[in-house]
Amino acid sequence: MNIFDLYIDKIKKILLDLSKNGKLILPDRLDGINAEIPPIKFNSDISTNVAMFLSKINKKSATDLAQILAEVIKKNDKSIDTISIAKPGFINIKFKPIFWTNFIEDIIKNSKTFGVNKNEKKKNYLVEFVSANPTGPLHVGHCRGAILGDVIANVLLFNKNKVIKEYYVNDYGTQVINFTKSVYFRIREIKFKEPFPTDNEDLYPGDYLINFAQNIVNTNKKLDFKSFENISEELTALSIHEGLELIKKNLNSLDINHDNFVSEKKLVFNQEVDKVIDFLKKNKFVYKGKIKAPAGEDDTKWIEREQLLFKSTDFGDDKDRALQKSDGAWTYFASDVAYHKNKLDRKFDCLINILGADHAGYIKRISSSVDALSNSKGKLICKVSQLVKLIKDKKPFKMSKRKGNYITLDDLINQVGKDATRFIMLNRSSDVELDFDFDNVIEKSKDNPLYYVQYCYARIASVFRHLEKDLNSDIKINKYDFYYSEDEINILKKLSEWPKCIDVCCSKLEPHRIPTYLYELASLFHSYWNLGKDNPNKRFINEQKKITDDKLIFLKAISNVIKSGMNIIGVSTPEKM
RNA sequence: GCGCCCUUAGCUCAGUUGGAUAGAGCAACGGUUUUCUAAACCGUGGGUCGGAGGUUCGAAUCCUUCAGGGCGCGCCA
Repeated sequence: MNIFDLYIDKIKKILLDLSKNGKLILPDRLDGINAEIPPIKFNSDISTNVAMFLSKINKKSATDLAQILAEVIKKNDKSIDTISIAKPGFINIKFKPIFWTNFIEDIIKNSKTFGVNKNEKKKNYLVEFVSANPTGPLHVGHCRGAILGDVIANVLLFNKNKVIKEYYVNDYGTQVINFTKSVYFRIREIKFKEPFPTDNEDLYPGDYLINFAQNIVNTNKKLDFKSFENISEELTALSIHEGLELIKKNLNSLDINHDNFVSEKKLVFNQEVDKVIDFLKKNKFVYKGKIKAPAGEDDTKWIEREQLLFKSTDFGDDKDRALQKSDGAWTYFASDVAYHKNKLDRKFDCLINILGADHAGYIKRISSSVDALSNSKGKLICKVSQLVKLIKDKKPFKMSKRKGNYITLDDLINQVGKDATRFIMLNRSSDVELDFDFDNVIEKSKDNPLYYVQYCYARIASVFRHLEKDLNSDIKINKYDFYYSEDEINILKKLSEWPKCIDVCCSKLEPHRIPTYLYELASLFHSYWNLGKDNPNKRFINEQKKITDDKLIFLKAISNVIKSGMNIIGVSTPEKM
């Protein structure tokens, strides 16, 4: 039950009636009418801007109009206690306590679906995220985008959409050749005691390649490792397999599991790239031309040449983009266009790509191609996750791949744990750079919002434990004839905002609103809990070691929402801390 | 030079398709524990929402412009 939608609908119905009787003029669209919880000082439960929204077209002052509308609204609704007008024209509604009793009954009886928007049309989504090169372990930089993508998918799933989580494997191109060569040199190191070359900057120096090499040597006894050329194809496949398995293991430690892995190499070998280029050619989105040296670089070394270009400038990009390299191989962009054609062919309603900040410049290009392939339907949404600034010993920690001093995802999980990593990475809008203070996150202190929320759940679990009741099973109550106090209604009001939180998360693809919401809910709960210190009536367990049904239900409702939210963001809710 | 993101309290940030006197946490100061978990709570101080214009009943939110910070601008992926 979404009480805001409920009241907006009620109000709209009233407006339509009034307009039929000629008492009110309505604009074409009523989208601007909203309902929300007013600031606490107004001492009411729900407020609407409807009078301000309609005042101009009706040539009446907003307060006068509010007065008229307020009377009609109240007359139609038995659950309203008082209704008042506030400048500059808000209508504030205060419910009778029975409204909140009905509310809690509804959310307890429908606990599995509380928060789900039942009026909205459900869609079929593809979320592509991580897609890191399978040439080594994931590091902290990948982590934020990985969690963002996972949770966007989760929240869409929670809201009853269909979602596929997908990983695009870049197993084609020069990087892959360099990677395979690096593995080969590590194999020679093992088999022929030759030192790994240190003077070649194209090679991957990481120690993890020693493991890859050892695994390949151990499981492929029949391979002849003397010559690279003879086994390069096989070795590439084996190396990529090693890389991808390591990444899957990394993701698994974050509780991230993709539904589908798509190989770039396969797209190329199945001629999907050729086909998509033909399609673009037919539709005149491709031509042979020259591109200029990139800005800000020494252009004396730049050799202009005639090459196949995609007209991304038609769609607002700064320049047209190369599809084919001088050796005839496809560029990364070309196969990515084919990949996106492949996505479009699978008939999703919406494609979502999660990208790191360093790839933001790529968005225009790839969305241009999707527009070209789908007649500009704007099906692709790209979300960028901004940089994570690592802080160690109160100083920014600079990672450098070449120096080998980068923090892997494994290090992170081992030190910080999955829950803290997920919660902290999600706690901020993805548009904003994130400070990730190692020492702070490790510390199990009150500074850490994760524990603050978990603690709320643990306190509720503790009450249930004392009463020898099971927090995880449903509670059946015969009569909901409770009367909640203002403190309790305050928390119920917060619970009533949960469906709104989910709606906004889904429509704006901004999952950081969930940790923010849970923190606010936990805060209200902790305040309420502490009231019990001075006032025994505010304690959940009474002197006879019993709990009243209203309090039991109250706790259950809060714990349901906390658990539901924590499930979406993939963070555990321990019952004891 | 161009593109994207950011600029809100000393610090880190929330702020719902434009709404009411702009909110949290940290830091500072003072208080709360014989009672359901003090990983908690209560109180005090702290603001030109980067600057300037504009749009309107109303702007932190939308538009224009300027300044500052970050990321990117390839026949790498």
